[in-house]
Amino acid sequence: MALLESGEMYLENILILSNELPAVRSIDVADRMGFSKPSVSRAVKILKENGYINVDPSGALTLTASGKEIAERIYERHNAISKALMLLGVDEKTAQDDACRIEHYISEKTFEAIKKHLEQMQ
Amino acid sequence: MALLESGEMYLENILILSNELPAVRSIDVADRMGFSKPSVSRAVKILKENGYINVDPSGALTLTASGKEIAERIYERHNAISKALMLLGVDEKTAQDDACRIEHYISEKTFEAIKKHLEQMQ
DNA sequence: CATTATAGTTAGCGTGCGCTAACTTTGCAA
DNA sequence: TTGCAAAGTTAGCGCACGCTAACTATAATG
Repeated sequence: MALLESGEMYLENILILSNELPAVRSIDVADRMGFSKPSVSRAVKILKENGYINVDPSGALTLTASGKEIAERIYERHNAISKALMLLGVDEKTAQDDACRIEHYISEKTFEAIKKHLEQMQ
Repeated sequence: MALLESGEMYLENILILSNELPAVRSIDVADRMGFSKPSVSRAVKILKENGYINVDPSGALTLTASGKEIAERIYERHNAISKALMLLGVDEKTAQDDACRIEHYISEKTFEAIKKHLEQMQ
């Protein structure tokens, strides 16, 4: 299963929430992403079926190795893109918003180029 | 009607084709974009209904003022993004491919920042 | 003039992914 | 222990947007 934008977003948000909360439940994801419970319920089911997350009996969501890999990949891209945009003079809010969308569409090569550039800058 | 990525892509490709061909027909769009005739037929109908293009009796597609505005906006973004990526060391093919996707998702502010940066570079 | 190729349309399918309405399940508190 | 709030699920809608199959209309050609 090649994850689409929406799947990547769910994984990324689960990763972020897992750094903020003792346990991440579907409702936490729904609140953070502004989606309805049923939307999250279905996404969770699909992510679980495809081995990206585990759901324990209490409803806590945890990323599997492959889910974590994707979540971190996207999160890393998000940070790199938003930093790069801010270096260009874009305000933080806009940089964050744009990064949220762009993060799903850049190639590995472009990501590496941005990362290299950021390293050179500092 | 806020045009989605697909609508923007159609307009952009009609603009590009209009610089290459004496008249742009649906079939030309289908060939260029790699889509089926029915897909283009429906898109053309929607773009026409929403006032982005005109279709003359012979089937030639022309951009209206608002359609041209969007097409040029996207095309300009495409060029700016691909140039910026190439400046970062990304190869042309990859830069083009990534720009094709990213062009739909950047804000005006980010675009302005990229443009300004490109101007400073040369 | 009849045939065939080309362009375009109509009908309808499939998938992704948001939504609401309405249900079930569960845990806590009166 | 009854009962309510919170969490989650099921059923089903709607839209975007790709597709194929099959049709029509038009233009070119033997």
